[in-house]
Amino acid sequence: MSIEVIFGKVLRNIREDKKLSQEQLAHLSELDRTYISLLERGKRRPTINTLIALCKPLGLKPSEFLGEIEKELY
Amino acid sequence: MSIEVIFGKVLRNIREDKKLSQEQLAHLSELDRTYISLLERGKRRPTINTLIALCKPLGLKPSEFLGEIEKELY
DNA sequence: CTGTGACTCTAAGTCCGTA
DNA sequence: ATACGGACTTAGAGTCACA
Repeated sequence: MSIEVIFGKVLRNIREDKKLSQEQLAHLSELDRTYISLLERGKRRPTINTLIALCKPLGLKPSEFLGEIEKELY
Repeated sequence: MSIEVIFGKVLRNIREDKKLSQEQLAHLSELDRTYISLLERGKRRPTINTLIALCKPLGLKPSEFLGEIEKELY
C-alpha cells in the first residue's frame, strides 16, 4: 500500500479517536476542510510542515504519528 | 527557527555521521544531488514520501528522524 | 564536493460549490 | 458531517550549468 494511503488511514483513525470532525481538525490545524478529506482518502502527500500542523491539535508527536505509519510499511 | 531549517540541519548531521557525501546520499535515495543541497539549506519542505526515501539509506526510521526535529522544536 | 540561480512541471493546498 | 469536483494560486519536485 502506498505511503499516502497509509497516512490517510492513520490520520482518520487518530482523528476519530479524538472525537473530532474533519471540520474541527481543519480549523484547529489551520488547514482547509476539503484538504483534510483529500489526505484521509490518500489523495495528497503532505509536507512535514503539514504533518506537524496536524499533530498539534491531535495531541501526539509527529514521531509517534510516523511510528504508526511504519507499522504498516515494514 | 523554521521547521525546514531544522530539518536541513538534522539531515546534514545524520548524513555526515554516516560519512556520506551529498552525491552518495542522492544516489542511494534516488534523489538529485542539488535537491539534497536545497533540503540541507532549508529551502524546501519535503513531503513525507521524500522523508521516507531519505531515511532508508541513512539507516534510521522516519520516526527517529522526526524525533530529532522535535528536540529542536519544543 | 557543494552552493546557487534559473528553469519546467507537477502537486500542495485553498475556495467555491453540490449532493 | 463528509465526499467530491472545478478552478485557482503557490510551492515543492526534479534537473542543469556554472561557480
